[in-house]
Amino acid sequence: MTSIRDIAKQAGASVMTVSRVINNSGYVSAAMRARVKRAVAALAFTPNANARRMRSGSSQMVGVVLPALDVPFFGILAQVIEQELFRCGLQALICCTNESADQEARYVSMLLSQQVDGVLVASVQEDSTPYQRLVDAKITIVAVDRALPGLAVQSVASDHLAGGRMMAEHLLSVGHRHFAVIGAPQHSPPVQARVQGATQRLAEAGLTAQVVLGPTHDFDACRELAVAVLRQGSVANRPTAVIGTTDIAAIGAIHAAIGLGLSVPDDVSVIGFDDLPEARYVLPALTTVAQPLRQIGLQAVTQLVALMAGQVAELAALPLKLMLRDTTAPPR
Amino acid sequence: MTSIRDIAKQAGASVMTVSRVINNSGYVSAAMRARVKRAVAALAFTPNANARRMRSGSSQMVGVVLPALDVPFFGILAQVIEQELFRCGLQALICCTNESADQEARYVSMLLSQQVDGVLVASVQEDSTPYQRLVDAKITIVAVDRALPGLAVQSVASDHLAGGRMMAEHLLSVGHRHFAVIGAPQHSPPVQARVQGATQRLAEAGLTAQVVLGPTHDFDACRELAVAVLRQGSVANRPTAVIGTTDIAAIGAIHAAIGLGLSVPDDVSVIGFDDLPEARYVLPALTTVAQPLRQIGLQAVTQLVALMAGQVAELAALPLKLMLRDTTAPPR
DNA sequence: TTGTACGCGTTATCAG
DNA sequence: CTGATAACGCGTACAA
Repeated sequence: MTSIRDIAKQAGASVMTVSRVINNSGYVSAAMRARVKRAVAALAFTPNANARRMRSGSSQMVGVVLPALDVPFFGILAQVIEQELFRCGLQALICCTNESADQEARYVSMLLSQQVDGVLVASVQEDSTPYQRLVDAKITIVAVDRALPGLAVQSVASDHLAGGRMMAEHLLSVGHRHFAVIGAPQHSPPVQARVQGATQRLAEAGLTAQVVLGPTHDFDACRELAVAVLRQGSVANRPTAVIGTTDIAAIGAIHAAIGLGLSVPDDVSVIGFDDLPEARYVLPALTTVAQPLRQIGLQAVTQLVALMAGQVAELAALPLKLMLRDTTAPPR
Repeated sequence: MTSIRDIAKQAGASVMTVSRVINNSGYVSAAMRARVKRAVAALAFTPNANARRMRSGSSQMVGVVLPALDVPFFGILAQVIEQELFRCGLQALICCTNESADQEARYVSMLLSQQVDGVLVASVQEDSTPYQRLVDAKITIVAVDRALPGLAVQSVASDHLAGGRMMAEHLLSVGHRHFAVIGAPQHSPPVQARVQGATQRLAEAGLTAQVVLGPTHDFDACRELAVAVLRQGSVANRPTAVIGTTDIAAIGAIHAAIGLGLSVPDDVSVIGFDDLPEARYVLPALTTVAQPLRQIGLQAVTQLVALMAGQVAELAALPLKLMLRDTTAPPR
């Protein structure tokens, strides 16, 4: 590795002068500056970030803890966050917990080792005690997509409860009276909040819904859940409207209905939540409640950066929006 | 920050002893070991990774350069790679280039600064000169999903040419004679290879295809491309089979056909490539050629780790597989 | 088995 | 304007 000392030797200057040139700090004569720059180019010198961190105490690194990258929702979030951090000169350390508490704890240790300056967390765990360690180490934390229960930490997230209400509201306004709520993962607080919002709104209309939540959030699992719900009983008590807790769950429900020979939306209406690109891949295209995912990522970074600078950012509201497409219609 | 010296003081030992306990190296009496461990726990000590790197020269960090995380293909790849690296005790630095040559160059500089021990690259650029700098710095590189043209670097990727041939082969075997190839992004070498494979196979059957590639790889753009192709001319010269260069392109083609009042697969057969989860979201479900994406990620890490240890891994072949679903049928 | 001293690459401070 | 020196936290020769 070519170091700042090699440059100093090559340019006939002291290491301090070289450092000044590299960091554009202090006074250096034009001639000297040019000589140093030439040496830097000649030896293809790149400053050693480790040594810098060692000296400065600040790592310019931010941990980004997510349940996964292979599901579209978190992939999009990760992309936005990574890009925005990089734009701010910060290095993202992306960590996929796989929804395992064990991995989550190991990642926290790793982030501590790495001396990260801040952490962005979208955890799906009930238990946020692992993150207490970060708080103890005085590391700035911002929660994304959901709060960290029990920790006094800023969070940037949609109003999932309101989202649940919106889903119910729309189906109610179309005329439905028989509901099922289907989704996963059942331990996810945002999912729970949406379920609560939906059932709350239905209760206000004097109605109840059959709620079926599964442990794993993938297409097949959600489809199975929906099949079980739609196949049961007589036509009279079969739900005419299915509220998916996410778009993937809703897409599973559409497949379940069509697989059972039912028509969507004529026999069964379906609504989702998120408005991922996937919502438009299904046919009929999924009616869903959109949350501003990219804006959430951006705001989370903005807030984190502000907090790291000892300030607090004022953030705009995060609006939800009904995306009317082809899977909801009045019941027959 | 609590350092190794604080532990030494607390435990009444020397820093050396503490270091030995932490790294399980050398001889330490059981009693002393216990005392040190207690101190480590009491002070919530975490070794400083920066200082470690500084001493050892090895950073245990690996750069992972991808075009994006918000498209399912790369999200899955990133997830697998990150998990496997973490399992190997390596820290992934995930970099999204957004397909911008400029960002790619900046990321390379950053990786050099960070003193990464290795780099995994899935670039969509034609030009791999930025990576020359990594080679010059003797950093181990493994290319994923496609080779880095002009650089003598190991690569782990499917045989995209063979994949293109498989797509054509299947449609040919079903009886089609009028083909279109639709997809994006046109500058992507894997996409180009699939197109070449498909046209090659068709040429062997004495046929040609209309090839339409666009610059941006998203659902809407691909759908537009397909609409243009399917709407044109008379029924007689409208293609009866569409080869999508990716699943997303194929899904766009399905929507285009149905939007034009055509039936899939009766009027138009469609085949894709990748076998992403999304292939099953469309209705009818997409027939596609699956590539073993997770295995590719695993092998790439395996090869990188081997290379970093001065060895070369023998890797299993990466089989492609036709996933017969509901979008291909004989022409009317 | 345990302790001391040095160096890794940078940069802040202070002296020249 | 430029240079010498110390310090960041850890690992490792070497000494005890």
